[in-house]
Amino acid sequence: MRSSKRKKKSYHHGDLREVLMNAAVELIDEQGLHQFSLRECARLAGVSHAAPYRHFEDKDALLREIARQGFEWLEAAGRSAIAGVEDARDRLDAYGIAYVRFAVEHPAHHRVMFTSHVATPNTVDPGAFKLLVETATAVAGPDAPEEAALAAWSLSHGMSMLLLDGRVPHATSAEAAEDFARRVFAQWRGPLGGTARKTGRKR
Amino acid sequence: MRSSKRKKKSYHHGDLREVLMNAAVELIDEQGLHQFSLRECARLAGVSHAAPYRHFEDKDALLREIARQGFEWLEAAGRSAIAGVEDARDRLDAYGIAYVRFAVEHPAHHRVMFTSHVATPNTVDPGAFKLLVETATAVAGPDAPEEAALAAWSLSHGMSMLLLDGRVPHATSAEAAEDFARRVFAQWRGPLGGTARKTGRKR
DNA sequence: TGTACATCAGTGAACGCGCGTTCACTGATGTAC
DNA sequence: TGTACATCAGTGAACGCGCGTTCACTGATGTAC
Repeated sequence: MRSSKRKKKSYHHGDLREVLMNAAVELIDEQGLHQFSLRECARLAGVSHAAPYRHFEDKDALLREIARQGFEWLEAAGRSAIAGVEDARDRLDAYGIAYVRFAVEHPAHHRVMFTSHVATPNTVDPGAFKLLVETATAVAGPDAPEEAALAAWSLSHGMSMLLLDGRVPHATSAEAAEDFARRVFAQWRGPLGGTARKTGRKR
Repeated sequence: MRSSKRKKKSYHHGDLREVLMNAAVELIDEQGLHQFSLRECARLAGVSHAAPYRHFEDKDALLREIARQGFEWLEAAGRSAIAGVEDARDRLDAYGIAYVRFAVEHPAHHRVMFTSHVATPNTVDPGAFKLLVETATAVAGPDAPEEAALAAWSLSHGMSMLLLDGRVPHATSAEAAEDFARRVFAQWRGPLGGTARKTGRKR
C-alpha cells in the first residue's frame, strides 16, 4: 500500500538470487573465502537457510555463478579499456591496468575466480584470456604470442594479488592501486625493461 | 630388536611434529587448503586426532609453522640463486626464477604462504621480501627501488599462480616451469620491454 | 645395576558446534475460464 | 470481475556429518640416588 513498487517484483521476495549473490560477495570480502557459508549468506540476505536452494543447486553453484559473473565483468572492463586505443603496446598496458583495477574493485570476485576450487580453467573464463592473448599477439608479433600474453597476465595477476594482500604500501584506494599498476607497466617499458617505444610504433 | 635404530628417537613417536607437517603438506597438495583438517592430518600421520595438540597449540599454529618454513626456504633459495651473480639485472632475474621454482616445487607451502588467512604481512615473511628489495634496488637505482622490487615480485608471483593453477600450457614439470619463467624474464628485457642489456651494464 | 619417581607423548571418549542438504508444509502469485 | 486451480518461492524442523578442542587416562621414557 505505502507506495507503488518501483521495480516489478515477481513472486515473493523478488530478486533473492541477486540479493544472495551480493550477500555472498559482502561476506567473502569481510571474512574471506575460507569461512564462507551458505547459512550465513542466507542470514545476511534475511531469508531462511533453505531458501537459497530455490535459486542455486548447492553452495558451489552460487560460488560458480560469482566466478562466472566476475569473468564477464573482467572481459567487459578489458574490452572497454582497449576500445579506441590504437597502439598495440598501449592496448596491452591498458588491458593489464584494467585487470588490476577490476581486482581491487571486486576483491571477492577475484578470490572466487582465482583462489577457490570452483573455478577451474575448464569450467569458466572463456573470453577474458582469449582477449588478452589477442591483444598480446598484436603487440608481440606472431613469434611468441601466447607467452607474451602469459607474461602480461602474470604481471597483472601478480600486482593484483599483492595489492589485495595489502603488500603494496600506500595503495589504499582503487585509484591509488591503478596508479601503481600504471607506474609498474611504465617501469617495465622504461628503465628496467628498456625503452621500446621508439621502435615498436607504427608510424 | 630387528635392527639398530638409525636415528635416535626421543620419546614415543620420535618426530611426530615433522611427520604432521609433512602430512599436512601432502593433504594440501592433494585436496587444497579449503578442506584441510587437523583430524585427517593426524589420521594420515597414523596417530590419534588429539596427538597433534602435543606439538601445535591449534590448527592455525600448524599452518603458521608451514608458512614460516616456506618463507625460510624461499629466502634460502633466493640467496642461493643470486650467490655469485655479479650483474644486478641478472640477480633480479635469478631471484625471480628461483621464486617461481620454489612455488612449483612447494605448491602447498606457497598456498599457505599466500592464500591462507594465517600468513598476514605482519606475522611472517621478514627476510624474503627484504632480499628482493635489496636486489631490485641494486638494479633499478635509488630513484624507485621499492616499486622496482614490487614489479619483479608481481611478475614472479603472477607466474607462480598461473603455473600452480595449471594455466600455462606445457609447463608440466618443475624444469619446464623454470624454463617458462626464464623465457618470460628474458622476454621482458627483450622484444616486449626492449633491449636494456646494452645500456644497463657496468662497463 | 636396580629401584622409585617424575615427566610427558599419545589415547580414546566426549563436548558442542555450525555446516550442507532434504523434506513436507504454507501461503503468495499467476492463469484459465 | 470472480472463482478454482496450479505453480512455486520461502519456511522451519530435522538429518547426519566431520570438525576443533578438552580431558582424564596410560604407558613409555628419562632421571636421581
